[in-house]
Amino acid sequence: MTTEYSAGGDPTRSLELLWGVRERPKRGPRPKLTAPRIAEAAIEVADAEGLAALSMRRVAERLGVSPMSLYTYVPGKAELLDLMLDTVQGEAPLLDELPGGWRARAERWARESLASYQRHPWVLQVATSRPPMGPNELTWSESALRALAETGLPDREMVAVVSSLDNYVKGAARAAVDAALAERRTGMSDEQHYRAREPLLARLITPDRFPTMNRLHYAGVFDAPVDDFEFGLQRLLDGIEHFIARHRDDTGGG
Amino acid sequence: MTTEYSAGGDPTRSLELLWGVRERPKRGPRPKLTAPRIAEAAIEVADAEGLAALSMRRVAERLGVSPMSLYTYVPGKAELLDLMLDTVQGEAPLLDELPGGWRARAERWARESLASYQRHPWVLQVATSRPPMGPNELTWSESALRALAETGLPDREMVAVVSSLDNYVKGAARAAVDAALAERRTGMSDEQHYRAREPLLARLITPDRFPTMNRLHYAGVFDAPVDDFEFGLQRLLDGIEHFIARHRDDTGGG
DNA sequence: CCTTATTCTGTACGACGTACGGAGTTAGCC
DNA sequence: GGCTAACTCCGTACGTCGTACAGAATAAGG
Repeated sequence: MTTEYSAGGDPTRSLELLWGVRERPKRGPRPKLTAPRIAEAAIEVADAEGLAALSMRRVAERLGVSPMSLYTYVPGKAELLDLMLDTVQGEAPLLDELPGGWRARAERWARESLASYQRHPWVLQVATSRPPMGPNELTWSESALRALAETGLPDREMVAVVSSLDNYVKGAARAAVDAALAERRTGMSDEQHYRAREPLLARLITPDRFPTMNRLHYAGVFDAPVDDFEFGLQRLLDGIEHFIARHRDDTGGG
Repeated sequence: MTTEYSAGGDPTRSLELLWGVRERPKRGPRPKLTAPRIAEAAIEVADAEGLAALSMRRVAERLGVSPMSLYTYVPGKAELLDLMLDTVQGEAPLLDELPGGWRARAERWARESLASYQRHPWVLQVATSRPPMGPNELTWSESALRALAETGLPDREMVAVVSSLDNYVKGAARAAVDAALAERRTGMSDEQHYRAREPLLARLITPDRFPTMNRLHYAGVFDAPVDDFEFGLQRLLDGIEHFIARHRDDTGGG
């Protein structure tokens, strides 16, 4: 049970690592590993066993190598996490390579991002501090901004649109993903979990203090909820669409 | 540097703790502490020194007590985190006690939530797994749903509206808060941070591979960005407003 | 072959959460 | 008052973690 942080060490060292600019050294024994190979193994560990189980020792074990040898390729765990993050970032589709207009592209990206977060739930637990600015992250940003050019928005607003979409997706994905995480961690399904709490909760959530919650509970609203991720996504996109249309009107149609 | 999880232990024990239903024991020495007092101290530690510095030993030290004595009041660190979360949750204003219509209330709540997350940045780092369902959390939900009754939306959609707002605020707040966290953790301002990376980045972010990023960078867009939190909030609220209006029309005006 | 740059490893340190067992403290009962 | 049961508090100890450090093994350049 441990809070992981992304890197805060030597700035150029981390960036070199992310972008893979170090040339292969001439002398010395042939390296068994590479930083990307270590990141790959670490991602496998985190995917399979969770962020709490991700340790340098565990990664080394998976690679058949002593724990300390990892430090030859990676300055520390924080930098390794940055590398893992940027690697996963590479799974998100580039907006301007998707078919359709800006909205169709954004929708598709949002859903595939959710899927990626579901494959790698630990990503949303890592405190990104500052964006590590790896190649995949920047490539995605470049692509997103290019895809939004068609909206005719000014630069600043374009950036804000990208941010708000990203923020929403991260927030909503986290809610969706945390439930799945809990299931694996506790070995208890959602149903088992709530059933275990039901008796006590029923005495705590009294109809006089919590009338609405009670009504909704007995109406079964919490049993078969709307797909919250999709609902909020559509509302946000509606709002952005409206903003674009208004901007177009203000600047004399187009 | 450690991932913290909220509780997954004995369900009724955690709930009892959150709702404070345990009666004061008759025999034995007078207790020096209470669970809420411990949570308060833990919040102070986490606020001042970050989640990574939050340890049972550290909390005990602040309370002038041995580490192990905390376990008399709290089953473990996970349950303590749940208690901390629900305590902070109590800072968010209740929607139906705010002035104005649903939109004004939601706006106000969103901004005060952001402020609360800024005071307690660690909150967004804790993997909530499943909602701990403490009194403050449920009271807030109750209030939010009551405040949305005026929209005339069906129950399920009302819940979805609340979720999407909460998701957006969490996601956007996290982006806003992580920067501040990084500043304290690394002892480096954002400006220092980017300046240290500038030389290498300038060689990596070439105009041919990243034309848009380059253009925006030199146009100073990243130096003075729009308030992303507020921008996305307004777009989401616009979208929700539109959804409400359309629903009203569909069901024969109101 | 010797030097030098690298890779890899074993050991060790100080942190962590917390299991366990025991010492000290109070209230109720005889 | 004395006994016992319930309870609070604490010291010690175990297994985990990230990683500093020092050294051994390995390859290329001179």
